[in-house]
Amino acid sequence: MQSATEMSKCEQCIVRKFSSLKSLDKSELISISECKTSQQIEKGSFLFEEGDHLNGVYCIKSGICKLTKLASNGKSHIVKFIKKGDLLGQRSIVSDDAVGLSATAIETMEVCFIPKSEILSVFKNNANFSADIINDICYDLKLANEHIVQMAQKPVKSRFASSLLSLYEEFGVDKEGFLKISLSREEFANIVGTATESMIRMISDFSKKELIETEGKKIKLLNNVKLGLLAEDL
Amino acid sequence: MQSATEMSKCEQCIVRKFSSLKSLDKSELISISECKTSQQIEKGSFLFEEGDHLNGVYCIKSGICKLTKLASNGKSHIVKFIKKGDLLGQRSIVSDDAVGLSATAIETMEVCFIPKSEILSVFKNNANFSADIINDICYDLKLANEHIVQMAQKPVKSRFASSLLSLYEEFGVDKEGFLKISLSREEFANIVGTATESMIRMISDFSKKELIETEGKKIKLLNNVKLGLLAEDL
DNA sequence: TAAAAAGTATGATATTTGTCATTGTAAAAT
DNA sequence: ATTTTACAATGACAAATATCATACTTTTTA
Repeated sequence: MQSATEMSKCEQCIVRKFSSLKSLDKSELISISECKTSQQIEKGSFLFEEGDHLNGVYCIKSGICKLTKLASNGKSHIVKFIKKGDLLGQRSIVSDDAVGLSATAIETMEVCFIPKSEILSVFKNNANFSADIINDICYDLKLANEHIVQMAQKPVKSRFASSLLSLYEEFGVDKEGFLKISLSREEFANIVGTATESMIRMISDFSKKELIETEGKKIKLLNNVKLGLLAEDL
Repeated sequence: MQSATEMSKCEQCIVRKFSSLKSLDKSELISISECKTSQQIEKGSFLFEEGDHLNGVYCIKSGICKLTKLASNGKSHIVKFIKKGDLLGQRSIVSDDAVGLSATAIETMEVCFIPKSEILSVFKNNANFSADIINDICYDLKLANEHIVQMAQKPVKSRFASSLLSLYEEFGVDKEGFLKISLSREEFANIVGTATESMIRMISDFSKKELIETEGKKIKLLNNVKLGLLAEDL
C-alpha cells in the first residue's frame, strides 16, 4: 500500500502520457491510485515468468525489461523490450490464461501493479480506454507479424542490422553516441536468433567494416544508412 | 444489399458460433444484418492488400484465405490462414491505419462485410463484445510470439514438421486421410521461410522416411508422433 | 490438341550458420 | 589480492540451407 501523498500521483505519472491510461478521467484515476501497489524489480530478476497467471496490469515507471520465451530446445529468445511508459499484461484484463512470456529486468525497474478487478471496471465503462487497449495490442500484433517475416526470410546479418536500428530508435544514445541500452553478446544472439559465437563474429565483422564501434558492451552505430540497406537484404 | 430473407440470417450464421459475434444480442444482430454486404471472392484473388485501408470487418462464411506479407527482398511470407467462422480486420474498428497483410483466397470464399460505423457502435455499447475482440487479438499475439521464436530458433525441418501438424489441427483430413488444405510447394516454402527447392527436397525426404505420403499436391501425415519430435527439435 | 506456362524434381556447388575446442579477459566473490 | 566465474574472441570443422542450371510433369491457354 501507498502513503496518501504517493497515492495521488497517478494523475501526473509518466506512464499516463504514453499508454492507454491517457483515456482515463479524474475519478477513474483516483480509484486506480487507491488500489495500486508499487514495487521495485532489481536488475536480473523476474517481473513474471512464462506460465504465471497475472491478476492485473503493470505500469512501467522506470527501467527496462526484456520479454523472453523459452523454445522447446532450451534456447531462450528475446521477443520484445518494455520500457518507461509501457503497460504490461493487458491480456489479463479479459483472460485468465497463463502469460506466454517471461519479463526480466535488465535495468532496475519501478513498476505499479493495478489489480484486474479495478481495471476491468474501468474497461467496461470507458469505451475509449478499451479502444486504446485494442489499438495497442493490434499494433504489437502488426510488429510481431513483421518480426515473423523478418526471422523467416532474412539472413542473420540483416536481422542484426535491423535490431541495432530498432534499439537505436527505441532507446536512443548517450552523450558519446553509444546505444543507451547495453546487452551481452548472448542477449544480442537471443534477439536475432543465432549462436552466441556467430553473434560475436558478426559484431567483429561489423566493427571492421566500420558499421559500428564497440567499447566493452557498449555499441555505437556509425552508418545507419548502410545498416538500413543491410537490414533490407538488398 | 441483401433481400429480407437473407438479412435475417445473421442470427443463424456459422460465423457467430466461433467468433466474438457470439456476444451480440438479438437487436445488435438485426442492425448488423441490415447494413452488412456479402461478396464472393474467387480462388486466387485478393480480399484486401497490404497498405489498403479497411473500413470494417469481414466475417468468413466459407472458404480459406492466406494472410501474407511481402518482405523487402521481394519474398512473400504466409503468416496465417483464415477460415470459416473467423473475423478479419478487427483493428479497423479502432484504427484508420493501413493493414499490414494481404488476404488472398486459396479456396473460393463467401464473406460478409460489416462497416466500421456499425460495429463501432456495438463495440461501445457491449463490453463483452469488446472483451472478446481483445481476447481474440491477444491470442493471435500469443501465437505470433511463438511463431517468432520458432522461426528464429528452429531449423527448417522442425518448422516444416510443425507447420504440417498445425495444418492438420486447423483443417483436418479428408476421407482418405489427406490434409483438407492443399498448397503448392512454393506456398509451403513461404510458410516455413525457405527456398522452394529446399522445400521440395524436404518433402521428398519426409516421404522417404515415411513421415508423410504425397499424391500430387495432397499430403497425408503418417506419423504425427515423429513429426512432433521433429517439430520440437530434440 | 498443340503450345505455353506453371509447377515439380534433381544435381552440383557455394554460402551461411552452427558446433566444439581452446584461449584470453574482465568482473565478482572470497 | 587472488581465485572463481562469467563473458568474449578465435580457429577448425561440420551441418544446414541457398543458388543456379537443367530436365521433367502437369496444368492452362490459345
